[in-house]
Amino acid sequence: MLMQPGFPDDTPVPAERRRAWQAFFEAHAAVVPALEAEMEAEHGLTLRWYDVLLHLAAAPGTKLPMHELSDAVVITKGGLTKLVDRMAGAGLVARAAVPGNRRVTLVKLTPHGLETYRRARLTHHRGVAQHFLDHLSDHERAVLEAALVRVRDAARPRRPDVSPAS
Amino acid sequence: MLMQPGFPDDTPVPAERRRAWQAFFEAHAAVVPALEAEMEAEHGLTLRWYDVLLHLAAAPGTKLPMHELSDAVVITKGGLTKLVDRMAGAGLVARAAVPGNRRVTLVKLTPHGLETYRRARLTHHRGVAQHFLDHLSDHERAVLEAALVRVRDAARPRRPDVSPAS
DNA sequence: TAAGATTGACCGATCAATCTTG
DNA sequence: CAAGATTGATCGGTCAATCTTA
Repeated sequence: MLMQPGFPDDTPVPAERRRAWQAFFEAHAAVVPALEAEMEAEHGLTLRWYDVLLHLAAAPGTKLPMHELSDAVVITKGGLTKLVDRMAGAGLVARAAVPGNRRVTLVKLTPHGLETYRRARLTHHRGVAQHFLDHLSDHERAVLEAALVRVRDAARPRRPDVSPAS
Repeated sequence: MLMQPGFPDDTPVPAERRRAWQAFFEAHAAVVPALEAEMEAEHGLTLRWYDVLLHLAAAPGTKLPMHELSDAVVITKGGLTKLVDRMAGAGLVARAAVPGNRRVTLVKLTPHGLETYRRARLTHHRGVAQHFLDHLSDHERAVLEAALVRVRDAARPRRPDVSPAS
C-alpha cells in the first residue's frame, strides 16, 4: 500500500530515489503484522499490550504514573484509561494511589503481568531476529542503524515543553 | 513505543543487534505521522485516502473492481465498502457497473479525484524527500533499499492462491 | 456452490468535555 | 487556574453473516 509498483510518473528521476522509501515502508508493513500475529498466537497479547508490559517492567518498582505511561506507549490519555481498564481486567496490571498526591494514578505490573512479559519477550526477540535481523549482514545492519537514527531524530515530534536551553 | 530505550536486558549481546530494529521501528513511527499530518493539512486527505487515489490513478481507465482495490490498499472488503462510501460522498470516486458482469462493482476516479491526487502527490513526494531521502547518502540509500527489499520479501504474507509453478 | 459486495455487531482508538485535586 | 485522569461521542477499522449473481 501507499506505493507505486512501477507506475508512470511525472518525475522520472525522483522515482528511482523513492524506491528506497518504498522498500522501507513495505518492509515495515510486512514485518510488524508478522510480529503481531506471533505475539497474539503465543501469548494472546497485542503489540500494544506487550509495549505496556515492557515499559512497566523497565520502570523503577515496575510502576508508572498514567501520564508517563501514555507518553511512553504513544497513546492519548483517554485511550490509556480504557487500555489499563482492560489490562487490569486481565490481571496483568493494577492501579495504585501515590501516598502524597491524590491526583496521579500509578499503574503497577502484577506478578502475573511480569511473568507474562518475561515469556512474551522471548517471542518478540525471536521474531525480530527471524523476520528482520537475520536478513541483514553486519555491514547492512550498521549502515541501516546509523542512517535511520538520523532520519528518526530529524522527523521526531519535538517536545513542545521547555526550550532546549536553560 | 515498543522499544527499550536502554533498559537492563537479560541478553546483552542480542540487545546490541536489536538497536537496528529499534532505529527502523522508531524511524517509521516518526516519519509516517509527519507525512500524514502534512497530507491532512494541505489536502484534507488521510494517507489511506491518498493511497486509494494513487492506485486508481495508476489503474487502466482510472478504475478498479472493489476486490482488487481492497487488495491493493490492504483493507478488508467490508472496510473498503465503507471507505468508498465516504470517498464517494466527498466526490473523489464513484461506483460504476461493469456491463457484462453484475457481480463486480467498479470504483472510478472522478475528475475531482484525479485532480486532488495530482496535487496531493506533490505533497507526498516532497514529504518523503524531506523527512526520509534527504537524510540518506547515496550509498546508504542503496544499501537500505537492497536490504529492506530482502526483509520485505522474506516476511511478506504469501498469496494463498495458485501455486508459483504451473 | 462460490465469488463479490454489503451490512451489522463490535472493538479500540481519538477528541472534547468534565471532574477532581494541587 | 492548571495538571491528571476519566467519560462519552464519534470514527474507522475487523469479522461474521447475508444477499445477489456467475
